[in-house]
Amino acid sequence: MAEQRSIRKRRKIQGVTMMDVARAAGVSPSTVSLFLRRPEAVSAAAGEAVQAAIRQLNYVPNLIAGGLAAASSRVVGVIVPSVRNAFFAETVAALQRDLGRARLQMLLGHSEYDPQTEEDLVRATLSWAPAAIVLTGLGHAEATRAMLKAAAIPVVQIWELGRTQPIDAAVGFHHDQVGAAAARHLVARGCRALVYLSGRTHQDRRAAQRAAGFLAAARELGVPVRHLGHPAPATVEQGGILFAQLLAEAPAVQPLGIGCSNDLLALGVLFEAQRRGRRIPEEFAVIGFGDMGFAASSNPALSTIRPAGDLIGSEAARLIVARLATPELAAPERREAGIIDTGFSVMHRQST
Amino acid sequence: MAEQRSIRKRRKIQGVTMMDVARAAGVSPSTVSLFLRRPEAVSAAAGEAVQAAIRQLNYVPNLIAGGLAAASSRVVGVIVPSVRNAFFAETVAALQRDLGRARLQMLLGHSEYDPQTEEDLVRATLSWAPAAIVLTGLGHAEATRAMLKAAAIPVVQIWELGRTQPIDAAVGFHHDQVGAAAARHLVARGCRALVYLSGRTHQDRRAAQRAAGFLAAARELGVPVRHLGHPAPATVEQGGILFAQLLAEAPAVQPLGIGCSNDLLALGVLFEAQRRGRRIPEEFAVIGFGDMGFAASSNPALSTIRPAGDLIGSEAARLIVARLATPELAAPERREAGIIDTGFSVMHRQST
DNA sequence: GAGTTTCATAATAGCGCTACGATCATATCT
DNA sequence: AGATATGATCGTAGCGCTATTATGAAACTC
Repeated sequence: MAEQRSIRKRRKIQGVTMMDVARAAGVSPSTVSLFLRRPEAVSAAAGEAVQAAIRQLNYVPNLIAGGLAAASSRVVGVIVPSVRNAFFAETVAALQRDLGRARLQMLLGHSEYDPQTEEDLVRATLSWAPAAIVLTGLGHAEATRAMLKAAAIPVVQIWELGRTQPIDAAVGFHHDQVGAAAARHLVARGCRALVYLSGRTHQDRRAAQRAAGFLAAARELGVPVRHLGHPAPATVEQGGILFAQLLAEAPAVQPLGIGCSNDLLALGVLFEAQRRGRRIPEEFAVIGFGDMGFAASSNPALSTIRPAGDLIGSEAARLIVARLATPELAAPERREAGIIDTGFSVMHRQST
Repeated sequence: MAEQRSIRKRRKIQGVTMMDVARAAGVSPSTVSLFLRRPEAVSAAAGEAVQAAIRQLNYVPNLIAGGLAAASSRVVGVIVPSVRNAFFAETVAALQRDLGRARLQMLLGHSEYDPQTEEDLVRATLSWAPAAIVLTGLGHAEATRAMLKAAAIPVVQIWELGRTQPIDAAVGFHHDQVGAAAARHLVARGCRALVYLSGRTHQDRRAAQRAAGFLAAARELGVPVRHLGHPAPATVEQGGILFAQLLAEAPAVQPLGIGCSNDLLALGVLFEAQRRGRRIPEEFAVIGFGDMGFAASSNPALSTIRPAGDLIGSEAARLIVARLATPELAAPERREAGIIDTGFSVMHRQST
């Protein structure tokens, strides 16, 4: 009796494979694959047979296998500081929408404003051989930059433009200009003295840039200005606390112009002023940043600076799709083309 | 001269492969793989050699290949209606944090409250052979349920508990109980008539459940109640509009208890009341839902109902990790163990 | 009508990794 | 000592798919 060779147990992984579809449709697996990728390259008859088989068997293609074979994974890694932050949520939503249209999926990570966490996330994301990566800001650990350069995939840095050269492409705006615009707006509204309220500037370099821009513009205009910051995140509660602190110092000049590093802080100022019976904008003019949902409807309606969070997402998606289609677009000599300033607009409402 | 066989061009995919690491470390690829997955199963000497080689070559493992070989991809698909919604943002953040600790990555999608979009997202996500899937709510297209059952992976449905049987596991709370709690709270605070304000109840079934719970509880308490809804999303602006509409009908009873399907709506009511000089809570008592950042700091501070968004995320992550470790946990007869009620708490503040 | 082009389809060789069994050295038992 | 158990390491066969080449049939050339 012949010794039975030890038969390796086949690990069943997927219910319905491309081979099953091919059998059902009476064609070869190659044809099924081709149909899935370029339907127009397959005859109408074969295409319909494959289509029918796919539907009948409820076939779900395995993109992992596809990605391995094709060396292109149709995922885009997106790393933002925080999804809880409404700014980034808007951009992430636009990104997902527009990437989805190009049949790209989003692998999301949030770094909690920590460069080391970001580096780990980039490493983990690169393990998925992503088609492209979206990062927030221009400031990153050296190792992060090195990994991304080595990966040789499109990299789009969002929400910040500045002197730092982007790794590949960038979509955003100049936060110092936002701060300057806020200062100029307050002065134009008659403020003879300014204060900038912010939170977490040590971690959030974009908030720090807004503060710096505000201070610089005020000085340029010859208006006394100071910066009241706090390491805690910029929340509504924090806005109230900072305003109370400001009142304690009994500012003499009226109206005092208050720039806030975001709308939450500004809303906190509004509430605290109300509680203390201080009038806005007569005694204090307040301008925020973000144009969050409540800004237009608050009482008084909040003047603020509106970034184009949505546009940032869709432009980033557009750049990625374009680069994947024509990789030469990412060539260093075309660098300028990959820097998109989405700008911002000053929304003048009742609080200034 | 011998004919040169046509050499197939090797598509170079990855810079440094496991094989390169193995060579550099003087071990076999199997040992490298084993070290990466279970370092304790490898001798200290071999482990150190591999570690050194990895660092020296800056090796990034290819999880796509790993996923294909192992039939387990270490990604978890997460599908929420919207990341712009602060509720889900909090849960998503917790999920990412806790899944990350188990070295699982998150593939995020948002359905924009559309079942068809959700179905497409589930299909796309399943293409990644995810280790598990997290869905929002218990209501899904039949095809979606079928796909997920067929996929035979852990499925955790979050943010809703109810009569509908979950596909596998569920973490959330009963929205009708939230509505009932709001109604009871208002009545306890002396309201003799109630109104429920909501937006988008036709799409957001959880908002609809809160409304239904509110109405039912009010009727049970014998208090007149009505529902003022609108198809637009529940925003601050919408809150103001609905409150103005309410005032136009000149309600006689004071205080009138106003339940809002979320805090944004409630904030809009607060602002509009202020603008019109109506007193809260004397004339109108207002309670929201969500305990969003501003609720504790608004003027008056907003009474609201706080769901455990963070806890939902971490419990969902815990369930997934447990199920991946011991698949038997997902057996139908253990179904109960996979239903976790994270509850909610009534935050009594100044607005009621 | 033999040669050439065009098009649709099929066969084949991996993509980089993991699971599994096999192998080999060493420790522990009768 | 010889048998057996234990532990570390290695060799191999795919995972399901795509890119590429090969094949065959039909549509053109001159």
